[in-house]
Order: sequence, then structure tokens, then C-alpha cells
Amino acid sequence: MARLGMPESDYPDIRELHLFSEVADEQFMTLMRGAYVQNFPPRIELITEGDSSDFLHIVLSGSVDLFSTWNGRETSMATVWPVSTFILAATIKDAPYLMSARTLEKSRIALIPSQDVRAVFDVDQGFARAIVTELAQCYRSVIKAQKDLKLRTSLERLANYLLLQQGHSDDAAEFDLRFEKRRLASMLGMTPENLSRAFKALRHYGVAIDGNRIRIADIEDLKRFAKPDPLIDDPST
Amino acid sequence: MARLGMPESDYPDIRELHLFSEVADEQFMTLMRGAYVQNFPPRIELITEGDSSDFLHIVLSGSVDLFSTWNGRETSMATVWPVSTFILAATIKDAPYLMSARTLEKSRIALIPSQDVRAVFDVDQGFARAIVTELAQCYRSVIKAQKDLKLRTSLERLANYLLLQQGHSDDAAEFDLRFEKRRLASMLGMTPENLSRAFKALRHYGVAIDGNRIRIADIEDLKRFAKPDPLIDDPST
DNA sequence: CCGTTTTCTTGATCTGAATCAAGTCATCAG
DNA sequence: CTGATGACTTGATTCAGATCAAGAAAACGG
Repeated sequence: MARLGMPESDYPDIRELHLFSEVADEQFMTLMRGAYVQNFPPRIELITEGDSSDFLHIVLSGSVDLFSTWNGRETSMATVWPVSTFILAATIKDAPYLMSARTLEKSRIALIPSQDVRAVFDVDQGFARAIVTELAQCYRSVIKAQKDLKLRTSLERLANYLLLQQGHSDDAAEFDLRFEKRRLASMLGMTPENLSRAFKALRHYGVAIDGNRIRIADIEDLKRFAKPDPLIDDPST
Repeated sequence: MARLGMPESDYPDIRELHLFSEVADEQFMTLMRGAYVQNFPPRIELITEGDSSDFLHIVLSGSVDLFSTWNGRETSMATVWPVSTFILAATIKDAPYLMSARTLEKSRIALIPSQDVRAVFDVDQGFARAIVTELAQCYRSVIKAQKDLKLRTSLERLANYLLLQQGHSDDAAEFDLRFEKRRLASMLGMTPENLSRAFKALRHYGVAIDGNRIRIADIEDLKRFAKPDPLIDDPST
């Protein structure tokens, strides 16, 4: 968990992010000079809800779970994949985090001091514009997640998740789950037990599962059940 | 439902919105000149999810329900009160609406063409900054709503709602519900039947209800049950 | 390689909330 | 005043999903 200034080798990955692509060179260097990179083991809590937002976080590799707790209960809110930022809204508003974050696996995280982000935001038009787009994107993602959760059963969520993954894997009828089932269950807002049962139930729609391997016999058949909807399932719009 | 250019008498209300307070006079006038104001009867669908976002909407009076549908099901996502905007994210991204909107009561709505909003955003620094703050605020509101929904039972949501309302009413131990129970039920994500049962269940914590009148015998007692949390219930942070 | 630990599966049961069905109450037009 | 409409309440039933319990399979450390 060594704490270092950011190595220059990480600059390009970050520069390519939509959020930073339009920032003036000078301002970009300001941000990078103040930044740190840390490597974290799995299951490390990076931030705790209620804390003040000192850093904008960027996942460079690995993955991060955003979750919330109340009264002894816990729920997963979102998963963050490389390369993208999280807790931008808290950074901008200089307000306490609403969610906690923990690494799901070994992860490389960049930390940019929030005050630097706010300072560059004030002087760099391109950065300001990118932040707006990013925030709008984040907002719409949460809305989609909420629709998924409130309008669909867990079986329907799983079916749509599989169709989405299948789309990513060059439309092959066969693909591997990207992570262990207990984490998939958490992401889909269900228990491992029910995920297991849900996989079994999807056999009626031609979904075969062997370990982490998924085979979809008839995609159209599964689609008839899952009824995918771009206003919920398309992450790009 | 007459469609008019915006009367100048509405300018001050809009100007006072955080979103417009820092806009240069000239740009503000540009926005106002292109804007319309319409009066709508109750239960009119203002926008439909999936449509392209032609206007930024502002509720001047009345109230608006944002809801979503999928596969014949419908769920209420948020309620918008005067004076505030809605569907800002879609306007900024020039992307389709993710939610539909309908008036809950007789409402007065201002409509600013989305392209004007985007144009002024590009040239006015103050407006850009305000949009960022507003988007961050919207984002955080949704996160809080999602936490409320995922971490609490309907009884707990109602208890916290009552405590919040009680706080608004000068801390009097007695106050009126601001709207009919069926709409309250929808806002809290429950059915009218269960709201009725929930009110009954809260009697154990000293909540008395008579028509629209709520009396809380011992606020501390109710708080012990409701466990209000600023990271969920405080709309200002 | 084996034993331990964790994940995954399966079944039984429990719970929060929705739905269905009736009935009560309030409001309001005629 | 009266009948009708819609809101609210109450009880019975159903359902999705969580929880509890226990066994099977896979991963891992020595």
C-alpha cells in the first residue's frame, strides 16, 4: 500500500478519460503533480460514508464497490471499473461522502486532492464542461439502476445482465462470468442463494451454466423474457 | 393550457433560483426570450420517457411527479416542487428522457429550449458553475432516495418522513400532511393499503393520526425507532 | 497430497409488502 | 337530502425475496 506521487507512466491512462481529455496541458500537470497513486489489496475500505471528500478517486485497475450502511444493514450501490472516477459529486460540492468504497480485488487507485479539482474547475473551461458531462452521466446511471431495481424482479435483472454481457463478448453465444457469483449477486441486489435459484430458473429460457461458463441457446427467446430496454440497460446514453 | 412567451412577472422567481442567480443579465435575457410558460391541469403528462429533451422544465407552482415504466409496471421516482428544475441532465447531455413527468395538481411550468440552455452554458461561466452544483445536488438526492429505499422498511421510511415534516413545521408536535395519503404512499414507495397499516403501527411510537392531522407525542421516542441519518434525510447536504 | 476453508447449491421456513376483496367514510352534484 | 364517486381502512391471501440450515464442490495452504 505504498503511497507515491503519481508515476508519469500513469498519465496517459488518465489523460484519455473523457473527464481530462479537454483540460489544458498546464492544468492537467497541476492535477497530476498533486496526485498520488496507491495499490490496495482486496477488501480494503477506501472511504467511509460521512467523511469529508478530500480526494477525487480514479480506478486505474481492479474494481471498487460503492456501498452504504444504515442501522446495521448494508447495501451495494454500484461497482466502479477502470478507468473511471468515483465520488465526483462529493468532491465538487465539498460535501461528505454519501457512500463508502472498498476494493473488490487488488486495485490501483489514483487520488487527486479535491481542492485541486475545484481549483482547476474554476479556471479551466474544458475541465468544467467535462465535469458537467460526467456528472450528468453519473446521474443518469443511478436513475437507470434505480429503474432496474424498482421495476424488475431479480430474475429479470439477471436475464438482462446476461444479455448485456453477451453483447460485450462479440455476440458469442458463450461467455464467462466476469466475477464470482457472490459478488454478482450483490451487484444485482440479491443474495447468493437466490442467484443460484435464478440461474436454475433461467434454464427454461435456454440459459445453461457450468461453473463460470454461460451458454445462451436462443438469444431471442431470452430477450422475449428479459425485455431489455435502452432506457435502463444501455450504459452509453 | 395556453402557450405564451414568458411574462416578465415570472422573471424574478426564476432569477432567484440558484441555477440562474449567477448568469449574466444578457444571457439570462436570452434564456427568457426563448422560454414559454404554460398552465397545466392535474394529471397531465408533460414528458414521456424516451422522448428527446427539447426543453428544460421549471416548476413555478403546483407539483410534478417523475415516474418510469417498464413492461406494464410503473414506479414513482421523485416529486418536484416549486421553484425548481427537472430533467437537467437530459437537457445537458442532449439525450432522451429517462423518466416521464406528469402534473400532480394544477401547475405552472416554464419551458426553456434545451439548445438555448446548452448555448448559454457554453459562453457563461457562472451558469456553467451553477449547472455543475445543481447536477451534483440532483445526483446526491437520488443516492439518498436509493439508500432510503434499499436500507429501510416502509415503516421506517414513513417514520423518517414524519420527523422531517415535523422539523419543517417549526417543531410543533402537531402538523398536517401536505397531501393526500395515496400520493404520500406513492412517494414513499408503498401502496395506500400499507400506508394505512403503517400509520397504525406507528401508534406504538406515539404517533396519532386524525384525518390529515399528525400528532407526535414523544419525538425522541419516534427518533429512537426511525434513526434519522443526515446522509439519507438531510436534503441540504 | 490431504485437510481446511470458502463458495456454491438446495431445501425449508419466514417476512415485508403487494394484491385482492369488502366495507366505511367523506365529499359533492343534483 | 340523497345517491354517487372517490379516498381510506381493514382483513385475507399471495408473492418475491431473505434467512436459516446443511450438504456438495471448488480453492488453497502446507
